Amino acid sequence: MSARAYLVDDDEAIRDSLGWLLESRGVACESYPSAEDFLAAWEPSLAGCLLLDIRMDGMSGPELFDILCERGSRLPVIFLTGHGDVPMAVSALKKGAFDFVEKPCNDNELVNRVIEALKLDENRRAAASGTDSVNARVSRLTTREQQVMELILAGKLNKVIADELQISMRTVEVHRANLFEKMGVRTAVELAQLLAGKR
Amino acid sequence: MSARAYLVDDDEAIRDSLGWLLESRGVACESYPSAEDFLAAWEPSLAGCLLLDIRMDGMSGPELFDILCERGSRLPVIFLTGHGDVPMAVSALKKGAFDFVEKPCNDNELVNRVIEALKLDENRRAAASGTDSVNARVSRLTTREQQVMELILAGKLNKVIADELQISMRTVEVHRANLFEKMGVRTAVELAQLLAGKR
DNA sequence: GCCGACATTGCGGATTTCCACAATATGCAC
DNA sequence: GTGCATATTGTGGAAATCCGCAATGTCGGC
Repeated sequence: MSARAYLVDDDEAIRDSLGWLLESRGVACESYPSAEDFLAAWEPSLAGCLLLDIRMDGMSGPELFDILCERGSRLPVIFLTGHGDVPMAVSALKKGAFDFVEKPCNDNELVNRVIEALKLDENRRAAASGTDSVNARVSRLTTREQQVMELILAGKLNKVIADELQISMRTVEVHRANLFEKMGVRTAVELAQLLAGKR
Repeated sequence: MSARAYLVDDDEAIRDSLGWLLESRGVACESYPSAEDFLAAWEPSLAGCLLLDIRMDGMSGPELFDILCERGSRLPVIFLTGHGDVPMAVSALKKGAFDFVEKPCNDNELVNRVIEALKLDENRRAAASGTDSVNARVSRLTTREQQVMELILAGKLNKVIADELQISMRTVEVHRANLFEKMGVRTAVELAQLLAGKR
């Protein structure tokens, strides 16, 4: 499933016109007539951005946004509204919405926002993939190896680690070498930088 | 200069009433009748938050905000406005404003926002002080010591560092020991973690 | 029961780091 | 010129790390 703009609006005319507008500018687009429909189709791996109408039959845009946030969605959300409401805009943006646009709006401007949002999502995913890769490697470490790694990151000498874990220094050396191998680093410094901030 | 709420509004009645409100809730407050006046008094070390009217004679609130941002201000800003304007609210929040409140507003709510903003600023400063402390220590390092530190952080062995800097290994050892001393660390791993992300 | 993954340990040598003691050279400030 | 900060190098030994080779023991799955 490649990145695209997900358009959620209960007004078919808007779905069609916005969908056409986006497609004409080269932005892949997928439309849903209700928040419930989108929520049913949503999964964490969805990439792209979400164009969300505020007022809809059934679940409202902000309600859907809240639920997605709770479920860990990082999809950038652009709210669309027909009637300016400052508190609502403030609330949405403070919760992390990407943008809040009043209809009718400048089409060109809206497409630009969508493209910005898509780019943001792409960058986020690129950054996250690095972290994921590191986490994956850490999870492949043995229990003992993880323990040793913790102590290495605490800046302790092998002899101290051996002491604290009640094992011989030689064993620590083995675990150390193995975990370096698995983590793909050659020195403790590289290890520290690889895990910097990622926990 | 301790943390306080800086109130900028060209309406004396509002300055007085908001000032009184904040003081009565234990929030120190300082008022300015214009953006220009505040800008003249501003300095990077000011701690607290800024309550900023949108529409004023002379420089507007958003204009002042932009200038402060350019000058590196991290002061949380709460915008106050009498006439709801969604695009302006969106613009302000996307630029990093802390909040955007319509007048008249619930006094209690406003004070709570101010207190939140003050807390945010305090937390930011606490986090930054650690970074500053590290930066200060780095700046006390000799040119050579900084060069050696870079190579240590690149995970290189003393012999390699000696080679790259075209000096003897012994000299590298000296610089290494000195910079560890100055940075207050005992191992290369501690050094790596101290500087993790801070550059 | 056999096999593979994991944990453990020892030996011995190569390599590296850590450090005290000692010394030379340069550049800048007073 | 004297003094201080910085940079440089050497000797030599103690401590720590790095690593190949070899081996034992446990545990869980097939």
